[in-house]
Amino acid sequence: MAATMKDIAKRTGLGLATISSYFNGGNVREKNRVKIEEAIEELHYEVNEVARGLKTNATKTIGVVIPELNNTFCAEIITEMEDVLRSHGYATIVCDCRTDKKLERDAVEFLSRKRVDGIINMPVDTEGTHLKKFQKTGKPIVLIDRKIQDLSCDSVLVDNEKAAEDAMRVFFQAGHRKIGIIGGPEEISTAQERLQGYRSAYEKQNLPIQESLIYHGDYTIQGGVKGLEKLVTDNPDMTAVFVTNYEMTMGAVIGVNELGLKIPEQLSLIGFDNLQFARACNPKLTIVAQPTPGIAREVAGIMLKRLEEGEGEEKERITEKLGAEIITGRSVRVI
Amino acid sequence: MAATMKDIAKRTGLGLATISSYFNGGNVREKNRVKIEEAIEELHYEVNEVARGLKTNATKTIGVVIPELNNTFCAEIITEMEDVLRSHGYATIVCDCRTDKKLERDAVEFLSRKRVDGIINMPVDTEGTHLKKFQKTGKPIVLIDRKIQDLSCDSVLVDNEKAAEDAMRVFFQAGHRKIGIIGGPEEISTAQERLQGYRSAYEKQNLPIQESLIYHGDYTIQGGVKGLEKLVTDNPDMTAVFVTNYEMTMGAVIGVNELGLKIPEQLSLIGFDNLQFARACNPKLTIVAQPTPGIAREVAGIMLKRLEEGEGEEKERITEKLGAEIITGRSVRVI
DNA sequence: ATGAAAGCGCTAACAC
DNA sequence: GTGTTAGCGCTTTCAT
Repeated sequence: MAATMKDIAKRTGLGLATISSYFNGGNVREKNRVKIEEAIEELHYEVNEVARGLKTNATKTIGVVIPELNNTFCAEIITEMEDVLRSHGYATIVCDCRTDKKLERDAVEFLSRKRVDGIINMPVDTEGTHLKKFQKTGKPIVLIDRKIQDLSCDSVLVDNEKAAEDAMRVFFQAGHRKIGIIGGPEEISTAQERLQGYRSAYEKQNLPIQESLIYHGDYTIQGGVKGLEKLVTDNPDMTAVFVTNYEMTMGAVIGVNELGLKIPEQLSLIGFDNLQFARACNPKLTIVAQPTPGIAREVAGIMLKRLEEGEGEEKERITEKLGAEIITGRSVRVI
Repeated sequence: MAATMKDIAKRTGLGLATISSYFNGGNVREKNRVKIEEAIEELHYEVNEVARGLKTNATKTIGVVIPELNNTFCAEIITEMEDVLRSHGYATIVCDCRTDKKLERDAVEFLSRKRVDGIINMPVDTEGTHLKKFQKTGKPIVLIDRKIQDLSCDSVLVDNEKAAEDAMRVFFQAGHRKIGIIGGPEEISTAQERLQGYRSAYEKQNLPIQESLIYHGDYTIQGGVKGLEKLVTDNPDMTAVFVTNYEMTMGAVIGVNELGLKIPEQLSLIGFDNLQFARACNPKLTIVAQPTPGIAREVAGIMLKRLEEGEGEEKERITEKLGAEIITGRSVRVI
C-alpha cells in the first residue's frame, strides 16, 4: 500500500495537522520541514488526491464533452485547453460522444458522478437538456463554438456569418456568380450561421439564390465527397464551391480528384480550417481559418476564472465572439 | 449540496447498508427497492464516485500519456480506446506531453496522485524512468507503439521493419534505385525500425546504401517539408522518397508542391498513415497504413484484462505485434 | 434482507 | 507552530 500522511506523522513524530499544513503552504518549522521531506522521500509518499477531493469537495478535474475527438478542430482545441488547465493543476477528462445526443447525455452524467469541478462542452444537443441537471450543482459550464439559446452559461463562439460572407466576397470579386455551398447539419448553429452568411452575401449582390446550389452535409469527410459530387452533377454552370468545415473540405478535394476536375480551371474552391492541409493541396487552397488556439485559450481562461470566483452570486454571462481569417491560396480563378 | 446516501436512508427509513447494497447489485426487498428509487428520483441523487474511490481504492479511471494529441495517429487511437474503456465504466484522463520528457514525467506523477487504476503510454522517454515509480504500485501499464527495453510491462506494437521493407519493395519493383527516406527521431524505436526496414531492403537488393538519401526528421509537418527540400537538393538523381509518418508525409507533399515538382513524373512518393489524406492528394498517394483501430482495441483490451485480474502473481507479459498494410495509389512511377 | 458502526486519507476547526 | 479530533460519502464486516 501507498504511504499516507499518518505514516509520515508516525515517522516524524509530528501531528497530522503539521503534515497537512506543510502540503498546503502553511508555516512549518525549518527543522520539521526537513524531517517531513526526508520521510516523504523514504516512504515515496504522494498526496492522495481522491481523499483530498472528498474532503474539499473539489476534484481539480474538468470534464470536456465533444462530438468527435477525431476532428482536427476539436483535437486542436483540446490540446491547447488541456495545456492551460493542467498548468493550473486541473486534469481534464475528455469524452467523445460520437455526435450522438444520447452518448452526450451519458457523458455529462458520467462526469457528474465523477464530481468534476466544471464542464466544457461543444454541444450536439442544441436544446441543452443534457446540461440542465449539472447546472443545478452550481458548477461552471463553458460552451465552445455552439450556443444554446435557453441555457444561461458562458460561451466562446466564432463569427461564422461574417466568416462565410468574407469567403463569398472573395468569389464575387473574382467574378463568380454560380457558387455552391457544402453546408453542415441544419440543426447545428455554426452551420446555420455559415449558411446565413452565404445567403446574405448573395443578397448584398442583389443576386437570386439557387437552392440547387445548397447542399446540407454532415461535417464528415464522406459528406464532403458526396456533397461535391452532387453539386457538380446538379449544376453544370456552377464555377465555385464553398465548403464549411475541415472534414468536408478534405472530402471535397477528394471528390474533385476522383472526378478528375482541375482546380481552379474547372472549379474554384474555398475550404475551411487547417492551414497545413491547404498548403498540401495543389494548388494551395484558399481557406477560412478559425482562431482555434484563441478559442481554446479563451475557454480555458473563462473556466479558470469561474472556478476561482466560486459559486458566488449570479454572475454576468460571458459570450465571447472571435473572428476568422481568410488565408489566400490559388484555388480561386479570376473570371 | 448534492444528496448523499444518508439522505436516502433517512427518506426511506432504511439503513445505509441497504442503500449501498441496492447500488451494488445486492438483494433488496421489492418494496424497499421501490422506495429507494423514489427517493433517488426526488432527491436527484447521484453516486459520488470520489467517495467510492477512496473507500474501494479504485478510481475507475485510466491515465493516458501521449506525445501529441494533435497527431492523427494518437488522436485516432485515443478516440477508439476511450470508447472501449468508457463502455466498461472507465474514464480516461489524457495528458499530452508535447513530446517532452520532463512533461511526460510530470504527467505520470500527476496521474499517480490522482490514483488512476492504470496507465497507457506512448513513451517519449525511451528509458522508461518516468514509469518506474508508478510501476511499484503494482497497477498495470500498457505501452503503445514503442517498446521500452528494461521495463517489464505489456505493449502493443506494429511491425515497423516489415512495413518499411514492404514499401521499399514497391519502389524497387517499379525500377527505382535511388530512394530517399524521411525518417523519425533517432531515439524513437519506431523510427529505428522503419529505418532498419529501409536498410534491409537495400541489402536484400545487394545495393549500396547512400547516407545522403537518409534524412532524420522529427515526425512533424515542418520536419517533412524540410526533409523533402534537403533530400531533393542533395540528391539530384533521387527518383523516389519514402516518408515514415503521417505528419511528415503531409509536410513532404507540401514541399513537393512548393518546389513545383510533379508526382510521380519527377518524384515518386510513398507516405504513411491516413488513407483520407492520401485520397485527397492528386494523384492519390500510395501509403503504408497502420492498423490504428486494431492497436487501440488491443491496448484497451489488455488494460481491461489486467484490471480485472487484479494485482495477482507476476503474469506473463504480453507483447502484441500487428502488421501494417500498403494501400496503393498512383504516386509511384514505373521506370 | 437489513442495521450499526468502523474506517478509507485527507482537511480544517479548535485548543494549546 | 503543532496536536487532537471530527467528518467528507461511501463500502463492508458483523450482528440480527
